Amino acid sequence: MPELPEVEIARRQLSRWTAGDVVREVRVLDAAAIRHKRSTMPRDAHPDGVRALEAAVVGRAADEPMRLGKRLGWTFGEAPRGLQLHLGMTGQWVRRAPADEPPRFAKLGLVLDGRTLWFLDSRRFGCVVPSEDVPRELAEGLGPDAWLNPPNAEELGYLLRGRRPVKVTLLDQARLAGVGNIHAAEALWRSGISPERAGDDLTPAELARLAEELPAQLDEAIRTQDTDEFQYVTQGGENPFSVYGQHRCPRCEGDVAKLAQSGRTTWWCPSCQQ
DNA sequence: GACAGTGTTTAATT
DNA sequence: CAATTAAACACTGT
Repeated sequence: MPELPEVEIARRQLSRWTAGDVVREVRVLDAAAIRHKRSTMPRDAHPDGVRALEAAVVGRAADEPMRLGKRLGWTFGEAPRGLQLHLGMTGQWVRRAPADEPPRFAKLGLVLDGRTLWFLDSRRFGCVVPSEDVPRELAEGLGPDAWLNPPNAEELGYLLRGRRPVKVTLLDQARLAGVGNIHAAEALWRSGISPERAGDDLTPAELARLAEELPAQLDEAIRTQDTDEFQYVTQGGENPFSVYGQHRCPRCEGDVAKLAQSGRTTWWCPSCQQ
């Protein structure tokens, strides 16, 4: 369920779990998880995926994984060659002992000394893409990273320009990279802005609030979710969000409403968000 | 059984 | 033509 915070946490985990060590071999359980381009579709499987993956990683030391928006990139001692990693809707990476059975939904594994890193993905929208120029392909078509390079009020006004509802534009990765359905709703709630407002109609004061609250929302999510064992935020436990998936607004106690916006559900508090 | 779902790409429409 | 919306993708959980 990755948005920017979950992808950043995955990046940190891969970094910790590899610590610059050498990949000894790969295990490929579903070759369609290796794609020749960024794609959500198994039909875009790399024609020679296993060999391309092995050529990229086997016998090589892992560099620090990089992230832009919701995309991960990984090079292995011969940058800019390496892999793009895409989690899609349900992708995740876990660490297991080498002798362990592959976890449920395991697509492929990177075997290092003393541990194997598995890519799991029940829904198969995620993938690994062998790439000749990881940094360039990672940045292709993306706006600035919403957490690493947060826009100021004025820049945000430009990024959200147009008649489209602000919530919809926030999800446009070409304008701003990393914001997804949950954190867009949460940031608008924190800012007291209705998701239906057109970007062009936001006042300087509202833009200033949103420019503050959006990175704050992402930062909080990273800090509260960055534990050693990866967990999707909706997986077990209570709903940690203020409006997403909630019935009652924690600020005014009023009813939370749902709205359909370009095919996605927007959760919001009509009384707190004007 | 029907339906919604944290995402992205491509096709269709405005 | 650029901007925007809808559909498709594949599968699980409710």
